[in-house]
Amino acid sequence: MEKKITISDLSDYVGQDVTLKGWLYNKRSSGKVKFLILRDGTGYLQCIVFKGNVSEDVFKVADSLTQEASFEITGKVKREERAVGGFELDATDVKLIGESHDFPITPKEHGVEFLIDNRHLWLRSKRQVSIMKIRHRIVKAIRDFFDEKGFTLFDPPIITPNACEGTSTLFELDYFDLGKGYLTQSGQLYAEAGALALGKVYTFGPTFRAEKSKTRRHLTEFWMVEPEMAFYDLNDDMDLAEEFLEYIVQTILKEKKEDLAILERDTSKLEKVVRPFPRVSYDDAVEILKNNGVDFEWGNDFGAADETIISNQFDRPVMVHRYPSEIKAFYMKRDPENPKVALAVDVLAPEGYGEIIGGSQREDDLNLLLERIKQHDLPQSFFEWYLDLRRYGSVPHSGFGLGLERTVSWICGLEHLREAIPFPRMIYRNTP
RNA sequence: UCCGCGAUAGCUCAAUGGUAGAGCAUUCGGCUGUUAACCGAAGGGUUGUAGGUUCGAGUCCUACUCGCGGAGCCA
Repeated sequence: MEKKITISDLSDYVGQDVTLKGWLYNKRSSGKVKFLILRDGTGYLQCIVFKGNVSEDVFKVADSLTQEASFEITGKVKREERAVGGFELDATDVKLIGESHDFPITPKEHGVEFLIDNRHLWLRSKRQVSIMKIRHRIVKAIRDFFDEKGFTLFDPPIITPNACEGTSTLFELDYFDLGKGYLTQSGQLYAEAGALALGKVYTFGPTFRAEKSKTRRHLTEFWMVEPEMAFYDLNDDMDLAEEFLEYIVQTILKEKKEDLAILERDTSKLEKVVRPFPRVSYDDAVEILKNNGVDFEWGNDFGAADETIISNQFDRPVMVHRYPSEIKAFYMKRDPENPKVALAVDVLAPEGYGEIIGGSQREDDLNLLLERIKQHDLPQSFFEWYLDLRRYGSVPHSGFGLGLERTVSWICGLEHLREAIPFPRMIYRNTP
């Protein structure tokens, strides 16, 4: 295979002749000199084509290149302070690879609707490339974190026979002669089986919600990572969650400076994301709301505006724990010291980004769990395997789920979740 | 499901009820250091759909369609 040189490699090739391949990001022309901005996914490079330095034909090719045309360019690499990225290519040859006529996304501003219609092309823009790179690095940080702590990646099924938590609306499908199947809304119940087999596991995959949520904080298909640990109580769970978030944020701050700069992210807010995070009980949170003039009744769940008020009291993520058990899922363990509340925790991100983590200690007592399933009107037959986990060597265990796109959105400072995933799926959009 | 906002050139937007315009993109011309380059010119429209008011509707009224934001639900 021929050696492939990319823009990110150029510091090794100063003074040498190289051939690069990519797409035309932009072009400026001043009579006998043309400035071609090449992008190749690793960076941006200004290429100079002087009329006197190349043949008539090569100059014509350079002249004919249009936005997003793909081409090959050869020339000498030099350091150049005036150019973006600090390098410049003095071209001697240009070859067209693929034409591009009337590229829809011009260098001026566009509306969100138009951009999302052209998502497949929008992804080529500088901003979207940076978001995708940060998303990738966050995913890697997540995996590194758990892998280094002795967790085993444990893949749950995506097609499930029932609603995991019995609350959300799910996508339904016909499953041969077995009746209805559903796309999973959480791998958690399966992760519990994994934790009792392997000790510490995490699931990482797509999740589906058929809720008709029309907000910037919702997608119908999103990625979630869910660790589940045997012999962890709620406090252990919260300790892990804050160490986890600190690791992700600090890793991105350290390794993705350039991309955060392209996104114009105010990193001073992210630098404060270090342990310990404030921990407030639901009762404390209700007090905060009342002190801020909110007419809030104990027992209700917090709305988006309530969450923002609570998180604005702090400069880092806040962990709200011990919610009324009535508003939480059936599998969450009740607090032995106050059975009205569940051993649950939500982590609210700063700057109004809302809930990024939801977790709990799980109910490990067979009889209490059976009772809870009846109370929630869930079909016990579907949960027999799950109840077996309490019949054969039940142990205290806990876990949580982190929404990947909400995390990407928060760290990148995005306005809308749809930019945090390559091809967003929303209630009124399933294309491109 | 409920509440609010919107739809005009390929894109982003203007246009007191009185000849539908600008910037970008495209095409042509000019410029040997440009940084969303600049300068000059050209092409480009059934103003979301249907109806109504009016001498006259992009503009006012009604219905519908589509989209956006928020609530609820949640990560």
